[in-house]
Amino acid sequence: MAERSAASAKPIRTALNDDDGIDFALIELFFFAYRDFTSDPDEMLADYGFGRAHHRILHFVNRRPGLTVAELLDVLKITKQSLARVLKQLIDAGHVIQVQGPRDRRQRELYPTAKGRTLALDLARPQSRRIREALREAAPSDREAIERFLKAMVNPELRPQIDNLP
Amino acid sequence: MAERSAASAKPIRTALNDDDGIDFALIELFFFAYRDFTSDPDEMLADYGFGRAHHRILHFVNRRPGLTVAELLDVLKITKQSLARVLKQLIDAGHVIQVQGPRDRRQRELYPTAKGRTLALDLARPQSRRIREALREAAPSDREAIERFLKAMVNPELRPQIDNLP
DNA sequence: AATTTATGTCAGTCATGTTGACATATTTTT
DNA sequence: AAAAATATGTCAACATGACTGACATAAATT
Repeated sequence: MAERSAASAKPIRTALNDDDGIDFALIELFFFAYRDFTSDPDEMLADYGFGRAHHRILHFVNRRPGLTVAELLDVLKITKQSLARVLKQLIDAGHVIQVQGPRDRRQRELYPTAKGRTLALDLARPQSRRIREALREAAPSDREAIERFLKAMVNPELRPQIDNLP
Repeated sequence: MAERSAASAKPIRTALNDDDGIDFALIELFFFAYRDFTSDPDEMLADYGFGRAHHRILHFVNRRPGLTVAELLDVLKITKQSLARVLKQLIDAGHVIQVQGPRDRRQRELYPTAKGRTLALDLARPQSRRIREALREAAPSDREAIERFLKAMVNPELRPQIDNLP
């Protein structure tokens, strides 16, 4: 008999499970947890006409005021054209301002305004609350284990980036 | 003096940090960890002309073979129009096939083909390896704490969905 | 003076999501 | 049997946030 066409290939009726040597439990938990983790700020941002991209910029500008465009690109791992549009909207809306670099005048240092600081805090609050509640019955050692795990999930060469934050 | 225009508002030079009552450490760890967690399959998918959306469908079809379109929509929380395009590509490429529901003939049960099963496993392997390595020095109790934490991060009403998986 | 660097900008494309409207087949209800 | 509800599919238009490639400008470095 000739090879079956793709369309008529037989359906596989058995489910993939952890016996296949893959940690599906944690893969799925990570997916669902992250989805809901981002859902609170996503809803708030919609009221401003902003998206997740604005949130990320606003977050890091607040966490590292004065960082340059190049540094921000490095943290976010996106292209400058991609950053430009979203950053411009944040500047026009008065959440972020650019200041010419004092040493190197080609650089543009990015700072939050009072308005941008407030929004960043508003967006972070529900995420922090979700984390706090998720840790409510956890021991301090549990929190440490979770931090170690999350950090170990990051590519080794990018871990210095994390340590650069306050 | 009149109120400043948005463009000339003063830059805030102090960094947001954990003293502000927000758990920035875990917020950022979660962001970076998830970004890198998805990067391995993202690169592989590019070779097929597929994206993250294809991955999610393929994953759940392999984890719950025979699930219906409606069930898949419920898991993914996207619209049917959004699902349709991506699902069609997976069907045309021979990774997924539809079978008319035996009880209710309006339903379309979704199954992976051998090809789809292989791809799902290939995509899951680097993610599982990353998790395994991140847990290498963790105690079994640490893993339990991490699982509890991730599950607690999911909206309570959606947790049954997780328990539905093998 | 020439080159490199940091940033900005224009133009086009792609992937993935959205809403709204409508079509079809099948099942359930009346 | 007829009507209503349900599961799915499909068409069209649109938004967001990524991408590539090309080019412009100002400032710093060589």
